Amino acid sequence: MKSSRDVAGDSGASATDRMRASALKDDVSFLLARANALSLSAGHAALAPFNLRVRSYSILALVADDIRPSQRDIAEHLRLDPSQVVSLIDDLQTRGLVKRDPDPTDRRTNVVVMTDEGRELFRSAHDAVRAAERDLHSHLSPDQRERLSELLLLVAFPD
Amino acid sequence: MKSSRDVAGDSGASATDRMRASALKDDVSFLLARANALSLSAGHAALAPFNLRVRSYSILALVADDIRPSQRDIAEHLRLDPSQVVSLIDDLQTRGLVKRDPDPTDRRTNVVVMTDEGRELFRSAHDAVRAAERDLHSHLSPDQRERLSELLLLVAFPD
DNA sequence: ACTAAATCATTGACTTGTTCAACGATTGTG
DNA sequence: CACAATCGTTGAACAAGTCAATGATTTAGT
Repeated sequence: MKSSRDVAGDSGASATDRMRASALKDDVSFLLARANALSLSAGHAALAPFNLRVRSYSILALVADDIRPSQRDIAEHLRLDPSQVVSLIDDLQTRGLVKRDPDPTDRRTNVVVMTDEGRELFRSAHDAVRAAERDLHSHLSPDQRERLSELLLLVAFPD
Repeated sequence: MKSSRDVAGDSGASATDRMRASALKDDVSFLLARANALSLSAGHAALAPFNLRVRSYSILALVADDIRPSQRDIAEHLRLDPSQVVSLIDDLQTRGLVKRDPDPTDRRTNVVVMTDEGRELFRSAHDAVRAAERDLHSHLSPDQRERLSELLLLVAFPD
């Protein structure tokens, strides 16, 4: 069992091979979940020095584009519940990384804006995340990676 | 609220378009997370009539292959904490869908085995999940879908 | 042969993430 | 103008994930 274990990390022992060959192999949902889990782990590790979680980082990334997203926009794009967005933005705002501005065209709405401090932190965090991602996908060719992005875009935004 | 969500799902308003063009567009992590979230939602909806969640279903899928996975095997393959596996298998076992057999080669180890009842439920659930997934990816060509699986396999199982 | 380290399943506390309901203020629609 | 829809918010409940520790068993090293 132990040898099965060690080998599992290296070359794939019989148990892992058997499971890799399992019905789940063709299961996009399973593969997505697993790939996502790996990505999340790497992301969280990369963001830890900035005291950020992936969710907060994603919001920063959206806000950094200066498209002045409403909270609602953010919720939809990131597929977060509006109440999650409130909580996450509260945190970021408390840290001085973003601020809420009233939307001049609709008094129900806030737009979320990056602060200078937020922009600076995001730049560093962005570099770290990108490096982690490059590392995670180092075994993919540039063509494979590009192809993957294209296909994932289709899946992530069905329309 | 619902109509707004529906619209976002259908045509993509200007805000969604702007965000679609955002820096996150090329962010594999973001795309993975979003695709995974959609997949999870569809999966959970499909499994609701069976009173299953995706995690439990994944375990059933592994066990259904008759490869007699240990709990440890399951934990690694599905990237679950061993304590999660305990809890999930407890639930499935309580429902009579799986059982734990002692592994004859190692007294520390249980192997997880499908019951007849479990096999029957899995078959139905599997059909439902597949149908949901087909629906979710209906806009992908067969070639795209196959390509996606191949690439995800590379990402999900780096080695 | 013996001992210490490693492994498995387990328990349980804690943290993080998600969902849902309800609310007041504001906007859109008929 | 009245009502339905929308936005952000609060907060409770649920789901999922993490971590530490334990006892039993196996493995590795001497």
